[in-house]
Amino acid sequence: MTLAKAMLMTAPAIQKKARTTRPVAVHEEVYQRLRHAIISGQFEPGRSLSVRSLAAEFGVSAMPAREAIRQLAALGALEFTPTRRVTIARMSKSKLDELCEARLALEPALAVRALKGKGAAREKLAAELVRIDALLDEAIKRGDSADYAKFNSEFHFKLYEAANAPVYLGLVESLWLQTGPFMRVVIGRVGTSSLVDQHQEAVRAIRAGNAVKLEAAIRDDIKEGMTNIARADLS
Amino acid sequence: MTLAKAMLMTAPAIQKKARTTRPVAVHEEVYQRLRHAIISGQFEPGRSLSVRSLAAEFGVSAMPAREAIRQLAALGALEFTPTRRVTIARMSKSKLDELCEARLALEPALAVRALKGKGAAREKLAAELVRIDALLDEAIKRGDSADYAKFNSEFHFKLYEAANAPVYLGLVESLWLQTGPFMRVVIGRVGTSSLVDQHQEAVRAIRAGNAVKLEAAIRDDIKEGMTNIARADLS
DNA sequence: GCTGCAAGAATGTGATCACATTTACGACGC
DNA sequence: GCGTCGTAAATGTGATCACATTCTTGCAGC
Repeated sequence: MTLAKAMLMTAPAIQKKARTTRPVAVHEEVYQRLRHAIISGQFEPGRSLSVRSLAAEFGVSAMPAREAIRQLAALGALEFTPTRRVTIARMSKSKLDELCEARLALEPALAVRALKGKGAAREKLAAELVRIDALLDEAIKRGDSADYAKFNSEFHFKLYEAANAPVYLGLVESLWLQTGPFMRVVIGRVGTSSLVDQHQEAVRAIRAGNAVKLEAAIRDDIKEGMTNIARADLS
Repeated sequence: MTLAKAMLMTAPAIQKKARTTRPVAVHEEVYQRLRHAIISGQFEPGRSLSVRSLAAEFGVSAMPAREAIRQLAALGALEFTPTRRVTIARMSKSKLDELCEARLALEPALAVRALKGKGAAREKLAAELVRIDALLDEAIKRGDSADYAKFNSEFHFKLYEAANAPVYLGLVESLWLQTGPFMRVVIGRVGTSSLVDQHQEAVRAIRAGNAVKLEAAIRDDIKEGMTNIARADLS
């Protein structure tokens, strides 16, 4: 059993019927769990998945697994082989180049939209980001790659969700889903200790309501992250 | 029967089993037809759809229709209401703003990637674009809104596919799927005769291998298209 | 005309099944 | 060890069904 499979299996089987309020659809929960696992780098590029293996792991029928797979494929996180097998998206240098460029085009612009709120909302956001960043720093110290990836994506998505820009957010989610397997390779090769980020600079810019500085922090953060991926030598 | 439904119904029921080479999956064909209809503005924002109505229209079972719906929802073209009904994505001024900004961020950069080929490939692309643009101009003269939308999207996607940048292309496809229903409102209100574009400038820039001019043409094309949408008064 | 209610129809969802194709594995021969 | 073949298992796919929830429509009362 692989690490990725073990991590998925630590979650209990999905509760199917709550009967109190409207339950989250099973396929949505399968999607969210898979999304998280992919963004966190729990799957290596090219790894095979199947409808039935996912259904078994999550303790559900094939239908919700199919729907989750279809969604993730639409977002570029999963690919169908020419013989119709499902795999985690594969990586290449050209794809990394595209992901980097597209992220640089979208994420700073998205982030500054989070500055439109009042000072109190910005301060609340900043405090939340500081909390997440502290957990991230601890994960780095422990060399805990799973928590590193978890809190890094939480930091970014907390900020991007605060921007209240659903079109942008959908695009960025797709980019992160495609980048996740790259991150798995990075962390496997360089560990967590050499990973740097610009989260503190971002928090400072948010507190100051400074769009130019926030864009710069996000841009630098992306560049550094992508440099790590490129350095890990994909071939 | 609405216009949109009639247009879908003019297509024959999907051929299910070719038996010669590997058939295109039924769900993929449903997806492609729906994608085209949405990008072409054949559905008004907020229009209800259902798995069974689509299945009936395409002459297939519910499964391929479900999968197509799931894919399109992941790309933002369809939405689920709080009571789990499926609708075409609704529009708003804020969403239009986001779409415009994201398109400006991505499409010029994508287009210039198509200039990386050799001169012969660029000339071939330019010739193909000229052919499509001629069909587009005829559609404008005839006031044929369906052909207008069809050839306009064909022009753009022919260019963007030539860029050989699948990550970018997936993002842009999502943006066009979300913009399509806006275009339906525009064409309904202002007709085709006042629609202008920068396609000839784009073709000139492609022939010259001039990235700066191509970016500018695409940028201006997007701005003009989006100005039309804004002018059509969404509220 | 408006409101509330009941009944029937419509709907998304999850389960299950069968089919065509692909993959995995063991046996055999070189 | 490698290649080939046959068999069984795995896989994505489309079909069908049933269930819980929502929507629509007709009717009655005010």
